[in-house]
Amino acid sequence: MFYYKVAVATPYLQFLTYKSINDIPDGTIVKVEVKKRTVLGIIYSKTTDFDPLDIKEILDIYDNIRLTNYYLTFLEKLSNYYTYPIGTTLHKISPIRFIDLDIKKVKEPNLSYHTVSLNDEQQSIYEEIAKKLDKFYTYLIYGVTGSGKTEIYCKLINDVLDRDGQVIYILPEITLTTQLFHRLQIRLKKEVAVYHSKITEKKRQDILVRFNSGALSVIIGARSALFVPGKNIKLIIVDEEHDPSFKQEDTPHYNARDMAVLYGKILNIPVVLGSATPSIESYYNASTNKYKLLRLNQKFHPNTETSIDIIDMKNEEVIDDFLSKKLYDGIYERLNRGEQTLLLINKKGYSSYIICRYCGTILQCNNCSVSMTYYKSDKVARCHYCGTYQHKFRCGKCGGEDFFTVGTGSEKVFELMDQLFPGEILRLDQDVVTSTRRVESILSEFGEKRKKILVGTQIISKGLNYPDITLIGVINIDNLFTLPDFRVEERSVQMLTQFLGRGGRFEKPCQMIIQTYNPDNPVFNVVKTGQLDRFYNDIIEKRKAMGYPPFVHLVKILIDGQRIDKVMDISNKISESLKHTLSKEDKLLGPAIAPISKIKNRHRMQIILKVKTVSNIAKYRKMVDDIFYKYKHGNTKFIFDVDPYNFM
DNA sequence: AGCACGCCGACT
DNA sequence: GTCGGCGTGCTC
Ligand SMILES: [Zn+2]
Ligand SMILES: [Zn+2]
Repeated sequence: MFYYKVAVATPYLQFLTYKSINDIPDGTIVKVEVKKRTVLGIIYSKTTDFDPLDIKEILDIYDNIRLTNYYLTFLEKLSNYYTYPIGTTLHKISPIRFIDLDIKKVKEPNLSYHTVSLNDEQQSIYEEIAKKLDKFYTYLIYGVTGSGKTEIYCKLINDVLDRDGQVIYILPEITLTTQLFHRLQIRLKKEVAVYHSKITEKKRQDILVRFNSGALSVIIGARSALFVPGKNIKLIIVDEEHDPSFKQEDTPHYNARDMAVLYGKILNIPVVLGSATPSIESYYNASTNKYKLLRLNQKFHPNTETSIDIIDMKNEEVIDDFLSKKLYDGIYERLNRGEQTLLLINKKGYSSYIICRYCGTILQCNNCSVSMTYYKSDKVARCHYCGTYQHKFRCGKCGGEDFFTVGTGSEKVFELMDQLFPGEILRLDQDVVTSTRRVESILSEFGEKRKKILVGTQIISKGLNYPDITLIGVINIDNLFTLPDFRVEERSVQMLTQFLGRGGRFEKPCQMIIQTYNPDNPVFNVVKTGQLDRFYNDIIEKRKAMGYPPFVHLVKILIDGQRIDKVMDISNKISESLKHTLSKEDKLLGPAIAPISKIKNRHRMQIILKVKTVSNIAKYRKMVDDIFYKYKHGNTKFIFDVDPYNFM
């Protein structure tokens, strides 16, 4: 009889011990029983260290997939870093939880590809990375939009393919993967597969098996693609590495960009990060030579320059309260020339506030401490946090039933634009994005110039690549600056610079118009002058002085529950005991009521830790677990988020 | 997570 | 007297 240390795909569980008469290799996927349920698990190793009682048999062995030791180490280190048990990690993120016994082969496509030629700058970056393809190093390619990062990636991928290596290439959003697929497949020697959470079950199974056997060599996808177990992975690419979408907001709260670097280290292979607007963390790592900084300064079409106008909406002639005459004229002009316009607004729905005409009270969600958003087409008020909606509005304070709305969302912008320029408008935001096919059809309608104006939220600031966009308009993003987040300036600059990059990609000159009520906000000047390096260095100095990342690790502990007194009580208990054991170099902030104090009738408090030494994080986690267990009440819960991105 | 155990209200 | 509600505990 053999005994095995097994990771099971069940939340909260550490490794368990199972037995079998078979000699099973490490990395095998097995079926085991946990509390009368059968679940999948991974054989980590044989073991002799166990309690001989109550050890169950391994029920089944799956031999169509074998995980490498690198992969096992990766999952284990990820779990340790984010302080979640291996069972939680498996259950939440490893695709082995989907594995099916009987898998049919999908037919392989016929491929033809053409080589790309690189300019001198691209060539030297390519050579720098290509000469050390067989060891771990993190590269940061910092290249303006349209400087041709993708061509460098393609040449590197082809080099890896020549040596029978595999490549994982991740992007922050599913929408971007389809667009990239078409660009990549024509340049690569082998088949490219798209992997993310929305692909069909059949495709998923096929990719899992073929990438694992080595029959498939290139995967592009969103976060989750990083966890497709390979056979001989030799290169990881993280494009748009600055993007906060790489952070998974759900347990175990990992950041796929950081995990890509960890995985590369374990595999001893190069990791290539790319961005036109690197994250402060990566930029800093490059400045200390932890990463190798590689700059691309030349645009592929060097004659294009985008002019930027900041419009002060307080003193400007307007067509409507959110549309200046200048922006209107700009759109009109473009339309006459048959050119295209992008319009960015960072709110969904029609308007963000519904206000009582009698007493001025803002309509709030009954379950959450947020205001309801008005959707005109459906004539409802909706809460973005719990999804509930109200058809009939009644003021909670005076009982009044007469309301007016304030604030501008994408639906309202669409409505006005459609009146001004009938039949020329498309809208793209989270409410419209119900499926990847829907997004594709909107984008192709725009790409084929059947409509010339695209109104949307943040999604339209990423990745769009169309030659006839000559006007980039920002309707309003002012509310971004008020977020309680130490990254606001960084994120605003990144977002605006990325949005700016949607235009001037080919020969035609482009103009950006930014409407704002805060024209003096330094962020606009940074975008206008394009002096990112100076801005980055200023931010780094500030972070250093204030003790924020990349100089410390933040940990967010959010406690929530239905009874506010219990939530406060437990928060205080946790905070007190942490304070007692906190190492001298570390700090605790809070506990404080979270900026959104209630969601789905659960009151929320948070504690922020600033931690210097990574190994201390696990100690603090253990302490939180202990205290919470001791004082927990009813449905009160907590989340422990290492390197948080969301402070709401 | 999800299943078992256990202790209170309402129903044959 | 027992059926089932879901609050708490535990998983090799
Ligand atoms: Zn709500
Ligand atoms: Zn009222």
